[in-house]
Amino acid sequence: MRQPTTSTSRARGVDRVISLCEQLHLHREPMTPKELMAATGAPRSSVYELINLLSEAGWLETGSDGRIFFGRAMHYFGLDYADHNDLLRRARPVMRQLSARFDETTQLCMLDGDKYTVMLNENGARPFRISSEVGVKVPIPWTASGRVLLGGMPREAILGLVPEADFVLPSGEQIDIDAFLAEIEHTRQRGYALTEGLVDSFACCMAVPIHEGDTVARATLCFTVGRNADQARREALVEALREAAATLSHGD
Amino acid sequence: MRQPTTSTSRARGVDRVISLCEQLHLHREPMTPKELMAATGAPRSSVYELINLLSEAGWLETGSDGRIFFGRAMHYFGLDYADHNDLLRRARPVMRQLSARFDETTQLCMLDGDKYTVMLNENGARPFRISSEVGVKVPIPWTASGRVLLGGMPREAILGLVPEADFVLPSGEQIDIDAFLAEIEHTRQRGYALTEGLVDSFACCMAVPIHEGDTVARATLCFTVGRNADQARREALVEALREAAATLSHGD
DNA sequence: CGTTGTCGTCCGATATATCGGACGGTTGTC
DNA sequence: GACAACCGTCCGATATATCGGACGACAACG
Repeated sequence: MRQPTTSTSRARGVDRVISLCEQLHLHREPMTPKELMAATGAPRSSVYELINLLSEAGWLETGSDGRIFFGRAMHYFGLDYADHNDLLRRARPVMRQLSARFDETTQLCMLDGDKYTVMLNENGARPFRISSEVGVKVPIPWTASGRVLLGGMPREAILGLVPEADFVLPSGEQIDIDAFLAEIEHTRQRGYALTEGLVDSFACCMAVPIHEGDTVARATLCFTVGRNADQARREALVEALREAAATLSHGD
Repeated sequence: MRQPTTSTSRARGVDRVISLCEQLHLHREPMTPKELMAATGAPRSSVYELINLLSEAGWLETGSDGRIFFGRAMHYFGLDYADHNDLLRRARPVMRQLSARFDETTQLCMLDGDKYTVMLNENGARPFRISSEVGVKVPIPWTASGRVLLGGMPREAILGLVPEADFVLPSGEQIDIDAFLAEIEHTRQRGYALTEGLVDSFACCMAVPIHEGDTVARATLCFTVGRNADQARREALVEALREAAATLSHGD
């Protein structure tokens, strides 16, 4: 996940901390010290020492079953981040309102490396909702949001950014690159993206850009609704998204 | 903040990471590298290297003004924590509902070391609301929650836990220890705590315990309302808190 | 009940990360 | 335009953190 930029072995101590936390994040479940050893490749004694140090600082906690997971400190830090990020802070109430109004799941997504990432998620109350957890990363071509963000980007840049493998859907189906590029352009002109049954065959996703400055979309706002939503409803949803995005754009 | 338990100088690299993040958290504002040097006491080159490493991993981000703050990764980690903590996960919707129903600020607090800490905060919509940010730590004797949690704890344990200095209110007023102990006992028998004008002379705070097992309160749920709330309203609020706490108790 | 496997802690030699200081770039001042 | 102050990067000697392995505790098992 991280470039071997400078050198692989400069500041190993720090790397250890980072990779341990990344592993915990990837597994999304508390892990035993053993699993952490295997996952990080660090020797046993180092892992234990690290766990102790980080636990002492509240970065990690040991559950009653002996498994390790993130601790309170991470909660604080994460909230610090969310509070200081202008866009996230302002977006939350707007999204909450959108979700409540239409009773659908709203998400704010940003590009992180070569993947799309869910940064905020507000669930609608309906029982069979479609939603994904904050922090989930998805290949760009799988998402409506991806089509929005890539708008206006030259063909070469897109091909350079998106890994080959990401053009294959979970179903195994291959996304045609030229069709994808055409869709992006269409999306840009229309101002919003609409995808149906891409990742999930029953889902339909609408995304609009949130602009920073006047040039690039910094983030996208999207509804994910059942595929059965009729035309009128879709139009209403898109319109609401546009309005919301307009109030959030031009942020700082 | 951290005990000098084992030895002050074992694993300095890790300590650096920890103290840098703690400083960022304490300042609650993005910091320049210079400020970080001063705050952590680390030499210039070390701070820069650390910043680079952590930035590469997404733990830190550099704003347009060159200031450093937490990055996306922290957001993910923090949410992982909140998602995996049964109590927090279940509490959020309950609190949201409470806040909406009474239009007051609800908080879930837990003990962290010798301080009370706000773990979740749901604001009511009223304009002059009383609320504090998640992560804020408050001396135990200043809070209604503190009176709840200490219920049943022997005198010695309480005096051992609470630092001398924490019995002095921000106003400078000294809290009488015996009266405080009596209040704790009263609180325990009554099942809820009620404080008026302790930290803030206009605030009135109500707290009830959330039990784990059947013995200790693991957390408290509280309303913080204006002091002018009348008796009937207070009773209604406390009753709602009790109900909510009952559904959250006995969690796992 | 001896044996074997797993777990967490501890420790010293050695591989290695750290920090002082030098360097080149930029900005502000007289 | 010369000078000073500051910024971020880079690098090598050396102070120091790391990891292999030993240790005791505990549990499982034949």
